[in-house]
Amino acid sequence: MILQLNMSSDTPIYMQLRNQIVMGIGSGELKTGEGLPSVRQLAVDIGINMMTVSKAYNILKNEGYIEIDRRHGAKVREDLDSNRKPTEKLEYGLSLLAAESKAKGMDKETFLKICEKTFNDINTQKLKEHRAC
Amino acid sequence: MILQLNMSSDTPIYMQLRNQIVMGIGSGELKTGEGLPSVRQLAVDIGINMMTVSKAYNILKNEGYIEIDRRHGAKVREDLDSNRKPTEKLEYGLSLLAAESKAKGMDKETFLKICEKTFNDINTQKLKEHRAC
DNA sequence: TATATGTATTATAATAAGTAATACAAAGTT
DNA sequence: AACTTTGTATTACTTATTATAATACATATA
Repeated sequence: MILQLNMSSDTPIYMQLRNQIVMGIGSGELKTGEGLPSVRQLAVDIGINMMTVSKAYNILKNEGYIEIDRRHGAKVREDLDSNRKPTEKLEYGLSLLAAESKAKGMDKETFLKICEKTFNDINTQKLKEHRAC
Repeated sequence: MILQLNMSSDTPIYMQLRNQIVMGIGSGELKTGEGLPSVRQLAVDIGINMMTVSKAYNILKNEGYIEIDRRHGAKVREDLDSNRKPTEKLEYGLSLLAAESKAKGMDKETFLKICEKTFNDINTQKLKEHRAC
């Protein structure tokens, strides 16, 4: 999986990493059970500090996306796709996006069409320049 | 319109203000053309600094939600609902939420159902405790 | 034993964020 | 003219965040 970081972005590196990995999982590019590079390897590959990678991995672990084994490194959780409950984050994030869209006069059909199109085409590169949270 | 701030939240006050006003517009509680309190009045009412309110108002202005007139204060833009183009923010925010949902095994129907329900029921109080961006 | 994994610790530097106090400029009101 | 109200600009101060670096540690594998 190709990771592209923007060092000039106002999104922190660890968050760019986190986002791109989430997108990779969502798009299917990263399969459940698939291993991620070691923190040292990834840090060297993209020219950043080991602890920055570790920070991204730990966020992903706490969010339930990956599991980390001291012996074998990090991998995408095997049971990841069995967790279908809508998260608070989804509800709250959607509330704000829906309010913004509605405020600007978008009708429901258009909004839902965009939601569907977005869900169908998860694009790993779409978040490069943008802040997630 | 009732504004409720959480001073313990990790969401800055100006962003809580901005979010709640957007929700107010989206829910219809604030109509187009309706005036907002002056920065001083609102600051006194909720016990915060004038510049914090000003910061929120300026974000809303830059995002196209309100217009600010030095003489008459801030009001919701008259032509707000004529702007139907999906914003970049919507596309990028949705991409991430969709990726997160898909990664955790949510199917499209469920995702879209939540999207629709959220769009139908914009709830001003839903974002109190959460970070927007 | 050597190597690989993630983690913990401590330090440092730079930047950004958040809030506040005060003064200013512009326009309306009396 | 004087006063009030509007948003804005400036400055200051404190705190939090971000990223890096250098080590050291614990654990398991080859």
